[in-house]
Amino acid sequence: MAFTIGDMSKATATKIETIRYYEKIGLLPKPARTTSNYRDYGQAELGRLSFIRRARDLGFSLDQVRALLSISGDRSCDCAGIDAIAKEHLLEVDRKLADLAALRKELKAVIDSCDGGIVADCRIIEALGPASPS
Amino acid sequence: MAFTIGDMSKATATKIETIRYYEKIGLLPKPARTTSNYRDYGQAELGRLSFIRRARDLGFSLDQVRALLSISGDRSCDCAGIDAIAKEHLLEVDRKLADLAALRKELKAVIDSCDGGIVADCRIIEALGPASPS
DNA sequence: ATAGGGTCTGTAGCGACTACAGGGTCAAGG
DNA sequence: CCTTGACCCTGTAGTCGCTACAGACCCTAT
Repeated sequence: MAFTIGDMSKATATKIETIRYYEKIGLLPKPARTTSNYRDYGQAELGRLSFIRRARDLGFSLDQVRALLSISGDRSCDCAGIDAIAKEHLLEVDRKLADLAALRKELKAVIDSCDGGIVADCRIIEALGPASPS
Repeated sequence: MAFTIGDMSKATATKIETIRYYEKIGLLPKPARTTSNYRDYGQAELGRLSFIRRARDLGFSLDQVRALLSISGDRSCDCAGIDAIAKEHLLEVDRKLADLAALRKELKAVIDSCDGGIVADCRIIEALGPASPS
């Protein structure tokens, strides 16, 4: 029932430094300490860290995670706030996907234009700059 | 034929600070100066900056840009180096696309599981953490 | 003469960590 | 009992690619 920071790290696949960092920025509460000043975590902290990790894996920013945590702490509160954050994040992910797909297409075209040979004739270089890069 | 940093900025849609930053990290050469110590660019620098911008827009890292520039400077050199960098980058973009698509799918599932109501019953919160986040 | 733009240097900040340096602590084996 | 190695502590600085100042100088137009 009592975990060291190393236990927390293994259980959530989060680096020790990252856990300390989360504590420093107030995302995790300051835990109890053992007599030898080691951090001493309980089940609640492990749950909270799991939550943070999972949200981060889904691409939420630390600010979004903070908001999710604060809403989720108030169990009687309306679900709409959570939903709004998640949906806004989904839109952002969709935008990124579209951007990346467009970029990929262009990059592929640049690569395909090259059929070997010396740099002076290279189509990739040509495609990258309008004027001659010295 | 002589450009101020503002001209360069407008011509390449790059912020002035960014241009100075590129100079600081050695991506752009230190330009000539006017009598009043203003940076004084020529056509070559404009070309080089355009090249950098374009490569950055295609998602190359500054280190990759540096490599592309150094290879492209040697006009007689083999095209293969350029090709390798570009192809490696394409792979990276594909990995990112796959990751982002997987993330999107999961995020969508989490969002769809919620049908409103109070936080205590919220499926989004549930989906995010195995234990109760305090 | 002054107002407004531009430019200069240098430094600090962003997000989300990551990597030390330089120490203290603890359990197991010789 | 002592040592070895794994763990933990704090604090600071580095990463990437910029961005945003602060406090100064310069140039043109009115």
